Amino acid sequence: MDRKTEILDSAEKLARRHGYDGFSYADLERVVGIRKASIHHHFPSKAELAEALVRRYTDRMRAELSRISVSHSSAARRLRDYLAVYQKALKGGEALCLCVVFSAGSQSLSDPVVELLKQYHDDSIDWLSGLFAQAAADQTIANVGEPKREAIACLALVEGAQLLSRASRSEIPFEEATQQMMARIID
Amino acid sequence: MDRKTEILDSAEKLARRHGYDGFSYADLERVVGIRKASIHHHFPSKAELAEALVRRYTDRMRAELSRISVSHSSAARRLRDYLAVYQKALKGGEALCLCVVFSAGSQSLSDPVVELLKQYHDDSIDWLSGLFAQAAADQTIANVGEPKREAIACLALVEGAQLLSRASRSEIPFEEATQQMMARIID
DNA sequence: AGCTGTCTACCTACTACTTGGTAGATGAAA
DNA sequence: TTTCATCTACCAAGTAGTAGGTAGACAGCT
Repeated sequence: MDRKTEILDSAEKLARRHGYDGFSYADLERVVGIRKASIHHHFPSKAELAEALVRRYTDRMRAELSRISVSHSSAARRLRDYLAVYQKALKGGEALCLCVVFSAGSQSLSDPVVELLKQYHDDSIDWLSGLFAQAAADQTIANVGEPKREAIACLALVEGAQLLSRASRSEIPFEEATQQMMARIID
Repeated sequence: MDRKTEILDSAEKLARRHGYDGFSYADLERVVGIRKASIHHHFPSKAELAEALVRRYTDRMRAELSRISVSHSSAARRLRDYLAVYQKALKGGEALCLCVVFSAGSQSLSDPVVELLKQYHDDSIDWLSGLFAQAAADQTIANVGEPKREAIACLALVEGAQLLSRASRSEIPFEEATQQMMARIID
């Protein structure tokens, strides 16, 4: 694995536990094992590091969403997989979705990063809108309302559920919150 | 207004915009107008300040919840008021609920504060559980599931909706996410 | 083969500034 | 006279970021 990837991996891990303001180049120096200045060589500023981080994260999420689209055809199964992705990322309340933690502390982020964050949310909402539109057709989810509104509500539920799990350092609240969504699955 | 309250007000404003790691005693010095050392006189450590902040916030929320319970008798109207409280606090995506921002960055918080955060969530869940139990009886909300699960899902929805609004600096996502909840109101 | 320039990854050592927090003095009010 | 809120002046540690240098790899050229 090359250095840049290694730095991004470590930074992502730190960011998802401590937030953007909660990790420093000095922290990275410790976990990556090369000097702070060398990390600046790869990512000249913290803003650029954050940008690379969110860009990579968004790309990975997009890939994950199309993987789900390809591997399941019913809306219900896609939704189940979607929720599972977030639950797995949660690590029992230790870590949060990178975009959740960056959204919460977004005042200290640079404009391009804020823009990428919006992009992430828009991607998710578009994909989920498609899912709920399909659900209205294939009837595998109960009481489907207007797809885009369903999508936004679903994303909000998932992000909020992470926060609850984080606050109590346990994945139980996430599970309980999403059970409410899962209960609507018919198939 | 006394100094302590003035400091808490300013700190709360800063914290809800920038997070716990995102404001300093120096920032407070600027907005309160007295020296950093004098603020330390009132709140010796940042941990104690955070504790006072969350304690006051939780108390206010508790008062708000009982105000709602007293002023409305139907579950639907109580829910409407509950959502309105959060929407008002949002200030168009500028600020977040103090406990949302503290939950997201909770790694840097002291144990007592983490405990208070849990208390805040438990309070909300208890109150909402009561609301949904009542809804099952008075039939003013559609498709009510198990009350506690509904409560957790509702809290997650509201907290996540704030995050979405924050990311896009607009209250529209909050409105759209909660419309999904409001659509279930019958009365 | 030997030489030369460029590039990359890394280093030590630093800067300018911010962080939370403290010591000790002053003045006013009780 | 004691208590309190405030001040100035400081501290050690941490912040992002820079300056300038070193060692090795990989050209292209003679």
